[in-house]
Amino acid sequence: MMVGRLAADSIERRSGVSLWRQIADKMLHAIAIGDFTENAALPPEVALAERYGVNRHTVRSAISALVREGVLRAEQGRGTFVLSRKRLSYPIGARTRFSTGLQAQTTERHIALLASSVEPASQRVAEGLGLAKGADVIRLETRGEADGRPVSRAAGWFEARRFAGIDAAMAETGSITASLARFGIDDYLRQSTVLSARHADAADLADLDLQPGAIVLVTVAVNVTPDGQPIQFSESRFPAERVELKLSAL
Amino acid sequence: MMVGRLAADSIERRSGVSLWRQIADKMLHAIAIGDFTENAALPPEVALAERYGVNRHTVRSAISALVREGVLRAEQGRGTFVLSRKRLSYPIGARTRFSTGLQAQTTERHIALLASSVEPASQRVAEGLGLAKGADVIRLETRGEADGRPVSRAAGWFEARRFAGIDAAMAETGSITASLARFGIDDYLRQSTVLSARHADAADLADLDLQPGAIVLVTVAVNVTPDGQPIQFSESRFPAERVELKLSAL
DNA sequence: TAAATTTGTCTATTGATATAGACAACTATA
DNA sequence: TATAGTTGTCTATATCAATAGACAAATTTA
Repeated sequence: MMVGRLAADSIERRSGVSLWRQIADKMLHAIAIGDFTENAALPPEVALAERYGVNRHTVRSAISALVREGVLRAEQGRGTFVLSRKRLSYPIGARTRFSTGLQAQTTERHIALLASSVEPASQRVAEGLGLAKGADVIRLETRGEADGRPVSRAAGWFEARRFAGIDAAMAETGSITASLARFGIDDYLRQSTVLSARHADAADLADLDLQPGAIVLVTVAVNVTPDGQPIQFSESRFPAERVELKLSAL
Repeated sequence: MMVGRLAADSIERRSGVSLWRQIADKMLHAIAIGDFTENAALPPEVALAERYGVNRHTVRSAISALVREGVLRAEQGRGTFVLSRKRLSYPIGARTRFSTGLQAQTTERHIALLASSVEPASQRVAEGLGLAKGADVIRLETRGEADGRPVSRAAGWFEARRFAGIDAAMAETGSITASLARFGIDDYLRQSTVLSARHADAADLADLDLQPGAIVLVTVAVNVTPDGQPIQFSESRFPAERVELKLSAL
């Protein structure tokens, strides 16, 4: 009994997702798993068209999207080359920290504070933090960058009374961990993580510098002190084409 | 400072993903998070068209896709109604088991064995199982179903010598855990899980009964005996519109 | 230098996607 | 029984997506 799963360079027509977008997805995946070696030339357009069973011009649409995105570089007469590295592997575990998690894979990373506000807690934020619905919470909007590329976009909520001024601390230190330390939190643990995926919306596209049609991984998490007190509720989006999540011991 | 993240019912044009597909995605998400209550009528088509900033006919395309998919039911003169429940929450932790994980949320679930074969181990399978590349492994292709709907599609690889006959055991018991028990494995642990997301390919569409353009969550995992011996390497796909992954203590 | 290979550009045609408007069919309600 | 509100169907038009073919432009190789 044989199931031809790996032969499935298959493409869906009249699906609501254009062929060039599907092919761009497949090429991103092939690059991510090391099928198309970094710095090496891709197969020529006619070969790719053959491989995916589409017209050469359709392949060209996919390639030009990836060129716009900075993944490929096409050179007339020579070929088309892979620029970007494999996907980053973002670890999620008991002590999930942005910077330490990517240390081994990147040379530079930081968190930029995009915006902050005080707002009444929504239902899910209140539940996550163990507060009454409508209680004041501080929201921090952040973007994680590694080697100059955005790898995450997150919103974090903190109880306003307890963490007044965390926005300034965040702006100054560029680190959630360092900011929490100023409030006497030396350690914190990941209590829960719920994971989903969806198409990137307009906000994601702008924040994460994605091409329309991209997919984002979404995590909704609660961080607690070692004695179980909730301190942070967060929703993070990761571009699926650049990041995979590696689950380690919680 | 205010960031209008939740107001983002935004839509991307000329993205390679058609508007009706994007709107269908958003409606699925709204249903999943309980925005459109179960059994209640959706807003009328003209209101939805207004809300998403598109023509009524475009909304109709999205709705008819979800009707084909069994998520909505449209009744002329009355309205359009939500049929399906919220997303299942599939727990992933140290002892990830299909059936027990969904027990609380479903009334019936089982694993169907679709196919099995003996094949030489690929690079990644060999690495995961600690075997030499090319060593014989048994591959089991399975589909997990809950309350009559497919919720996962997995390929599992086992060392052929050690687990000869596991395909028959699987066909008979309908359970990985029970099958492994026949080989003296009373307990096993999840060693590693790597998570990504992509558009469903043709195989996923058929196996999981999805509409083209759907998104799948992909996990690549290794299960080991309590003393750390690898016994199973697996790749699973979950339809993102029906399943979310809940990470618990590993 | 000549030939082969590869990407870039152009024209043309077909089908899918999206918008627009009008009206029919059906349901609930005043 | 009207009337208002809702989904269903039809026509028309414009744009995007995909295929097809031809040839130009640049690079590598014989």
